[in-house]
Amino acid sequence: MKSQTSLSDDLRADAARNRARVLEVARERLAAGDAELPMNTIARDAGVGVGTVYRHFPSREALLESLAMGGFERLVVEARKAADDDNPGAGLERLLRYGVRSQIEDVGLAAVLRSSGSARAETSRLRGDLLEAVGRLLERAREAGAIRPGIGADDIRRLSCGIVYAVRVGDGDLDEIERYADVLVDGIRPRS
Amino acid sequence: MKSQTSLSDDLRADAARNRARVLEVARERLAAGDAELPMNTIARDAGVGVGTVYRHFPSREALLESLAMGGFERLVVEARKAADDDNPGAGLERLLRYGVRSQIEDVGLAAVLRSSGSARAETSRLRGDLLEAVGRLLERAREAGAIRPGIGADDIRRLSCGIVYAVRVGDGDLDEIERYADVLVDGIRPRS
DNA sequence: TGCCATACGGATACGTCATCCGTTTGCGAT
DNA sequence: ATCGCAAACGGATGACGTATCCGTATGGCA
Repeated sequence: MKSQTSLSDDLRADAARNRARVLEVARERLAAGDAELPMNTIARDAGVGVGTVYRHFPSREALLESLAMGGFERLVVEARKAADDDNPGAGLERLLRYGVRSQIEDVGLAAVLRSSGSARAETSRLRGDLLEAVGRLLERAREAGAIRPGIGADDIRRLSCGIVYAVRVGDGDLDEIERYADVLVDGIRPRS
Repeated sequence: MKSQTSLSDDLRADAARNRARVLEVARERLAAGDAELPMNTIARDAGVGVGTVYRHFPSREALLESLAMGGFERLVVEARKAADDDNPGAGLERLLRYGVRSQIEDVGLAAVLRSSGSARAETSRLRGDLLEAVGRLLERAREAGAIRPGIGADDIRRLSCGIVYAVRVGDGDLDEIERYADVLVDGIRPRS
């Protein structure tokens, strides 16, 4: 079974090599905290021309999406697990914590989750899958009285992004994420 | 009593006029939804040279701060009122709702609140005032059992920014703000 | 081995930020 | 009134990033 995300099929050998190099460099730079990620410097560091970068990734958005695919797929898996959990309330809490933590660790994933559009078809599909699973989860959680009414799957997405944002708006103490996730988790419970 | 923010004292007549024009144009553009706010187009629309814009406002940050001063001062007033409220829990909730609503209505204020640094001394002072008042409010709210322990004034600032962000991450339904504010308000209550 | 579709690379056009400096102008002094 | 100069002006300019375009190079199949 081939990876769903490789896309290196049908590519000429040099093309596949360059694509991989660009992705690798971008991943390093992102991990090193360079949120700007200028395309021309990526090209330089990868030892290719700018044109080559743009051919593989028509925009920075597309590049970030490609970097985030793995994390996005894992998130969808988690969402489905949560949706099938015997205890939907617990599943939702677990998913929320997993989601915000992933976004803190992976800036690219955070960028993809917060944008409603997408440069790659694959991303749209995953977004749909995610919202579907979360929707199912929410429905069960509502029935179980674990969550207040009026909160939809997209609210969960947006609020998660907001919490991640709140963590980043600060002097970089990314450990706050658990505390802030607490606030979100408790905030969506039914009002007492 | 002179306005604290005019700053047009000591300015030559033409300088004061240009400064006002720039501010006016920037405010219009911001209200019209242009979040980019390119300095050179502001200069063009205000009928001045770019240099003039930069002399008055060394960076876009500084310009946004100047625009936000009024809203920021009103926010501090609200915070102090809340800190003196007989019911600190109610005061906190009122302040939170006021704060997020203000940020939704005023992009400049949101920008200033989310940044920890500041281009103008006035802004630093206001930020200090705000955090002081919120700190006082939180202390009283904690004593009254209206808020969980471990949440500080800066957490409130960051979480508010996060909620505002969550509202903006979407297709522009800014009305969501009340629903999302509910989540924040309930999320910082003591755990039951 | 030769062909050519595919991919490469970097020159190029464009837009924005921010600065610098020669020119203009407001305004207090005379 | 007018003079002189500090203050302010304006826009040319350089640095930087995005995105495109096209002549050149090359991988891989016949």
